[in-house]
Amino acid sequence: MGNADIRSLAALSEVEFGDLAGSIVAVDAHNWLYRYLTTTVKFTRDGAYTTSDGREVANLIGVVQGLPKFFEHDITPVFVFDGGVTELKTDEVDERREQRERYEAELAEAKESGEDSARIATLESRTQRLTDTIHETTRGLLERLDVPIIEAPAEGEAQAAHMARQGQVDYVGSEDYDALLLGAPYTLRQLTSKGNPELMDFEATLAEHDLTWEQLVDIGLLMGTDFNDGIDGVGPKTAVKLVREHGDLWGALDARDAYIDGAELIRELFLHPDVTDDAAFDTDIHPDMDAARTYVTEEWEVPADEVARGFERIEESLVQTGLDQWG
DNA sequence: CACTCTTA
DNA sequence: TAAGAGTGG
Repeated sequence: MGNADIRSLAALSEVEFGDLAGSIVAVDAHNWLYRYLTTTVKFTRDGAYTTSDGREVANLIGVVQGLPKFFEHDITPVFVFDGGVTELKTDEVDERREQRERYEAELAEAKESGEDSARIATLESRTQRLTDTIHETTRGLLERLDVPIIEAPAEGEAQAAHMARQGQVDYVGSEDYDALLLGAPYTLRQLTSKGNPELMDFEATLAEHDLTWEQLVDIGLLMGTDFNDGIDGVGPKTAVKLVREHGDLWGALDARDAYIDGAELIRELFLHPDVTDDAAFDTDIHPDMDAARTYVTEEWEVPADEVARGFERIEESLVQTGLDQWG
């Protein structure tokens, strides 16, 4: 399994933040938040970022701390959220993936804590509730900060890639290698890390291996994606070889006498995902800092000192880069 | 997901 | 050399 295998095929290069000034980046909100919830939250004491009625709001701190990175480098983020309703034809695959994710989360918790099934159930329900609040409050904060939000019909990642393909944005911002299979022309990774961002070039990747987009997706399926397990004994090298020798997924599977459940659907998910052309947004950002502060520290009871510096940086960077003229 | 170690 | 398993973040 493993999507990271795609990394070994991807055309990657290091870029400077300075080179990104003035650009627009479509950020997969779910992906971006996940990063904070697995780092920031995980290393702090339990309940530190929880409201009196038990709602986890660590994401608010994450957003406040993460946004300055964009603004200080004159990058406009556009946050793309997953759609709630999935199309009929993708239901089957989505369900399978969700099932797997649930299973994996459960397994991870169990392994980590060594707890019994009752404890696992508690953790699971908490995780479920967490998700709703996180998305709700992230939207709430971004709205007050006037940061563009796009609601994707289905997968946020796919919508972000589509917007990049349409030229609506300059880059997709994601840690996920799926962006490459989705045909995102340029994907930026490590936007939130200390060092320089990493650029993933779609066309260069195809050219480097002399592949079509379809073939790249087929290689992904052979190695395994979020939606399917790969073929046993097939990694990046073998997958490329198989597709090159046999033309496409079907030829490769035939040669290996292998089968991938739902392969047609998964293929379509990457090549023709459910996206919209009507994703409009305004990059002229006029944040209501007071409203944002009130929302975070009063409405959601986040200790003011946790977000003070972040809000300061947002204010300063917006004034400096001229993104904001105050409204 | 990255890094490292083990195995074929 | 390639793939898979394991672990830490």
